[in-house]
Amino acid sequence: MGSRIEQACVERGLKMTGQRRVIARVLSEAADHPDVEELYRRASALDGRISIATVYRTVRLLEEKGILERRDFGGGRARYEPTEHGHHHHLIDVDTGRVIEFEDPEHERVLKAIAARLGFSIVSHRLQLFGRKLEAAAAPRPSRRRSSEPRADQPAADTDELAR
Amino acid sequence: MGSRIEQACVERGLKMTGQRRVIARVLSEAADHPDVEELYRRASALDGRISIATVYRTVRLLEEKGILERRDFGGGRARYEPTEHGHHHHLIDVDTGRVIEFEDPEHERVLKAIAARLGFSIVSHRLQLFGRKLEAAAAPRPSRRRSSEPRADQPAADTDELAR
DNA sequence: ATAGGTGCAAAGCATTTGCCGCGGT
DNA sequence: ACCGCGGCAAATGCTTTGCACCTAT
Repeated sequence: MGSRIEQACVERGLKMTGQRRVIARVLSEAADHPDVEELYRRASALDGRISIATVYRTVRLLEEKGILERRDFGGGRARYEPTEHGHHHHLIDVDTGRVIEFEDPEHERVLKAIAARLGFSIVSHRLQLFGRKLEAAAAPRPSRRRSSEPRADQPAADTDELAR
Repeated sequence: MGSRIEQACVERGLKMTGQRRVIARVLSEAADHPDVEELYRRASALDGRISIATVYRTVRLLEEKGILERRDFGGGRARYEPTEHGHHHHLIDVDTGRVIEFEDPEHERVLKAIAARLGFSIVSHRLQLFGRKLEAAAAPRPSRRRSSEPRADQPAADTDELAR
């Protein structure tokens, strides 16, 4: 049977081609937040007959269908993760690029209150913490510059980590 | 005498050329979060002998000097605002692209606690709310696609608004 | 059969940079 | 005079697209 993401595709009536099935599988098995190039690398390893253009197209399609969510952690490349995963946010280790997920219901409440005070209802929101591990000397990493706020270093493509 | 930003430049020993003075002035007078093209437009109106490359270089330099802060509200272009402005965040109206600033000390406390719980200290953070005005029909606006999360529409370059 | 998907290479955008003449200090 | 700056155009890096062929349904 197909991967979790593949099923979501079928449910939405998407035509399931070979490459889509592979990409869907890669996404289903990803526990991190890969960027397009990384997805392409993993998919190619499984099939080889996939072009990066297709990955871009697929990833965009799935995002429009609400199956994927696009993230921007700075570094000028979009990264993706499957939807679901109840609301959570990201803490990016500025020294290693590692991404840690977390959630906090109280926090959500505060946000809703803030928005209400300004006369708005929240459609969505994004919260990213850029932090440094406590009491740990930092070995800085190279940087290329581009995009985003804290001008933090590039996130390493797959050093993500879950901390639900 | 020079604009507020120009003084900050002098304090940091930057060579003050004609174009820098103009850009500094434009920035000092901006109450919104203009992107580079918009800055270029405003600066050109004042002087004409300024190239967009210079705006890019200047804006980057000022950011490195801590005089400016780069923002990414989605839409694939960086936007800038002068530093200072005690810590604040942004609420982007998804229907109009308008940006409203706000701050909330309690919120900051919650964040610090979250980070500590994960064993991190916060280097910086970003919080953006994408919301819709309460009880107001929405007239959606055109979109070009690219970058960032909520895939909200492009922020109009200057419909920002303050709400300290 | 046929609407839609895919590969490839070219196009697009925002942003950066090499080169070289010019202008602050 | 000297070193940094600005203009211009070419180069980048990520992402999208036009076109011709291919394939699920």
